[in-house]
Amino acid sequence: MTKTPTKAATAKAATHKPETRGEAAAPASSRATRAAERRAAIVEAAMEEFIARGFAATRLDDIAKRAGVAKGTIYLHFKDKESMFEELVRTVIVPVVARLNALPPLTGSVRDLIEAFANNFLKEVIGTRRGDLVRLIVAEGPRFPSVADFYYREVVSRGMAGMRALIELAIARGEIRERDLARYPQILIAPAMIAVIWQSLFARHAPLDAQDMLRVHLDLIFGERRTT
Amino acid sequence: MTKTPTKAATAKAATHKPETRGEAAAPASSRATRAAERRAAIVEAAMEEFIARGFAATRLDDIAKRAGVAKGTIYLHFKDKESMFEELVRTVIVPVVARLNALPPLTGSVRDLIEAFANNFLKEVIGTRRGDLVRLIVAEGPRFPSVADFYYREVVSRGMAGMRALIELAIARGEIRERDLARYPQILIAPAMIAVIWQSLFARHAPLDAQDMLRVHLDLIFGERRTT
Amino acid sequence: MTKTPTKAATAKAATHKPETRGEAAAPASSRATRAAERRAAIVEAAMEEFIARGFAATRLDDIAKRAGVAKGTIYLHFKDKESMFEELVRTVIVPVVARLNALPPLTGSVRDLIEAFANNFLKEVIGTRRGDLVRLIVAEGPRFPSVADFYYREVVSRGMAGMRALIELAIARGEIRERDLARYPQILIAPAMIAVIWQSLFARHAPLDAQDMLRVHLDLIFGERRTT
Amino acid sequence: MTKTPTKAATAKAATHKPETRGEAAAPASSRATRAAERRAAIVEAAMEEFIARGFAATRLDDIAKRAGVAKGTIYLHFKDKESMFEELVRTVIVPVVARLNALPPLTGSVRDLIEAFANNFLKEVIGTRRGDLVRLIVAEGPRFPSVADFYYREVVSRGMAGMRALIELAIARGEIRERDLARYPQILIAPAMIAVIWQSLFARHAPLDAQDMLRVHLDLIFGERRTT
DNA sequence: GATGAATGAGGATTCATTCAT
DNA sequence: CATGAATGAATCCTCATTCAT
Repeated sequence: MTKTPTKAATAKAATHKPETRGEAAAPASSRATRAAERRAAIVEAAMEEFIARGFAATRLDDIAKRAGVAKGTIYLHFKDKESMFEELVRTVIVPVVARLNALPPLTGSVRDLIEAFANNFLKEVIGTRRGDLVRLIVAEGPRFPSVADFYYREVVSRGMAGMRALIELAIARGEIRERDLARYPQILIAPAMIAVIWQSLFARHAPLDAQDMLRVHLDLIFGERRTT
Repeated sequence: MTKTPTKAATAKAATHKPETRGEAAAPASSRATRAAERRAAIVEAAMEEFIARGFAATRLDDIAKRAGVAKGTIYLHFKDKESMFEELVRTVIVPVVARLNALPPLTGSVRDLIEAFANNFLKEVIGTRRGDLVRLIVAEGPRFPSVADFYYREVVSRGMAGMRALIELAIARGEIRERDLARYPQILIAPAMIAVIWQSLFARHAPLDAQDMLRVHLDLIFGERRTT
Repeated sequence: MTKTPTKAATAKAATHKPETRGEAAAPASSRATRAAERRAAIVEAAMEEFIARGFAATRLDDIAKRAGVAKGTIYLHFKDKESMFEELVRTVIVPVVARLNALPPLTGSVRDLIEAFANNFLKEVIGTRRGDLVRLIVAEGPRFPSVADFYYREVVSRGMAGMRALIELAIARGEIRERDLARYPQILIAPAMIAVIWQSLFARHAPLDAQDMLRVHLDLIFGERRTT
Repeated sequence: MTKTPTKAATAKAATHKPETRGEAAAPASSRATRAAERRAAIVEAAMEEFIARGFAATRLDDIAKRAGVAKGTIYLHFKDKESMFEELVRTVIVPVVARLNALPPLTGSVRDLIEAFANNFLKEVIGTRRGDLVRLIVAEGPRFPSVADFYYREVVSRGMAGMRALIELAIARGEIRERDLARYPQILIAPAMIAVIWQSLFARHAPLDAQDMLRVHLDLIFGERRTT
């Protein structure tokens, strides 16, 4: 009982805060840094909870507990539950976008590039927390147009544009025969998306070898690879 | 829809009981019939609401209002909100299953059959309430394992088995070259699923010509069709 | 579904009802009789439920089920739940009152008479449904002044008056020495009441030999009996 | 009672924390203290309501209103209505138990001691809120076995044991002749219990001079007192 | 008279949000 | 800045009562 034993006493003299060690030693962990850490912890915790329960069924209490902060603290970082959700998606999506933009060099064949991309997707998205986020967006999209908008604008449309460019290049180079494919990059991506959804819904009924499936799909598009 | 449409009309003439189908086409509406109608109205209304808001955010009150019944009436048909959701999915899915089982004749080529199937899917699922239901299942699946189970068992596994059989037949007949495709019927279905999701999330940003996309996809799998 | 298979068909021809055996044989069971039976069944069922759960927690649904009638039927006999409770107590109490009035002959000693009375109370009240009713009245009395009033008027005051008369007689005859006892017949009755309450609350923790206790109490009041 | 009585007063002067008892008698009111006060207010209010209406008919809303807190606050102190009731009885009973344990010295005669006890009971229980609690336990006991258990264990069995010891002592000293009384301390207590119940049910029909009744009862057991 | 489906007011409980400390 | 006690609107569910059959 009787928490808050400080406050009054530290009010003025409290230039130093907990972690403070000596004078200059570890000036790090400034107030701003600690705030950022807290925010990160909240985002992380919120992700977990929203993915596990969906937006409406998630309790701020649980997020706070998981993040190790008090409920009120959340409101220092986010206006309310709704905008927390929206900002959350943004925050988590941004790095993904960054990576998309950082197109790899593109030296060998288009297929090699796409295969590399697929492998990366396999490791980083399918069956991971990030994959669950995709499912979450599918789930909550209709109730959060701004989220769907953002996701479309930042991820989908860019990804599609990139894919389309690659497909066109592959067609030009003769790697892909089906010329109409360029109009529907979705076809190229579809199995990957299905894999994402499959893993969160049906994995336990029927495990899916996503890597092999994606390989087959690429074979279908690029023609079977002559095994080296 | 169709609330108490009779009553006044049957008041006197209805000396005969239930199934009465005499005279015109009007009466019918025995107590049992009315109950069934009510249940149907509730199911219908619940569908709309759950699709629009998700499970947790849907208010029983709104379902009742939309169905034109009192709140309490819902509890005459369903134990609680949760089992209503579960039964609802079952109820709506069953007819779909029935249709899946009613395999079409299969006379011409496999491609023709699949194309017919795709066209049907296009009309009946993509962009319709039924399509939204699929998205709903994707959204709520993790929180309703029984729903995901049911859906997997009744729809996914059966659909996959059927597709696999068709693919194998097509391979045997030489319609499809990629032999590994039989291991992943998901690849065949993926674009259709993507179309379903696309329509509810991104249609307004970028309309998708699902029919054309599916055609391209089939061309990819079966080889381009020599336009008659 | 569709119960009520009779009604219309029996409407006129139904002079005979279930129990009806032969023509004149048992003309009884007229409509009025059946109604009375139903009412009795409801009263009986209500007693059980009210005793087990108290007034507020008892569901009319359960009473109806236990009585084997439809919920609506209850309203043909009672205005509402509240007055059902009140009438119920009256109905059940009346026979008790009748018996109280039917004072036994009074031949031998007053002690013999009271002992006989105690034994009767032991058999008919303590540890029985009737005893539970007493507890029920204690429980609901404050919320049902009319019930408490009725009980006081019909049972308590009469019982007290009767006891007082007996005590005075016993004092006059020299059976009881403590003259002031006539002012507090409650003292004479108290252990019996305690036994009633004890049986429904603590019997399972510590069984009480009510008969022996009452004997000891009478010994206390009348002096120990010279064992014959 | 006593809602936030401080606050304004302590605002500035309260550089020192909690238990502050300086200056006048006012401040104190730390957060923990305030919580305790609130809990006490809820317990107090709940007592009143439960006694007045019984468990099932009592509305949490009314308790909150009477306690001067919001509905939700109750749930910060109690898990639900049921455990509130159970804890409530415990909370209120405990001090009583404490007093029972604090046996008085026992100098003079046993009768004097019991008389003192009776007078205390008269003042503290009969016709008071505490007496009503006894009636409440009788009323709700069957539906709250844990409450009946607790009450039996903490109050009844202890009280009975104490009474039995006194009775045996009185018998040994020759103050009481009826040796069997030791087997049924209930007889000694019965009139007091009856008085408790009488006051809440019939007081307004026929007021009872409980003190006088208890005196007569003790005369019956110990023999008439030779008025000094 | 009987029935039981339908009603909707009422009440327990939850949880996002606020704010004094 | 951080905290978490307090709030009360919102929501699920129950159940006494009605009434068409």
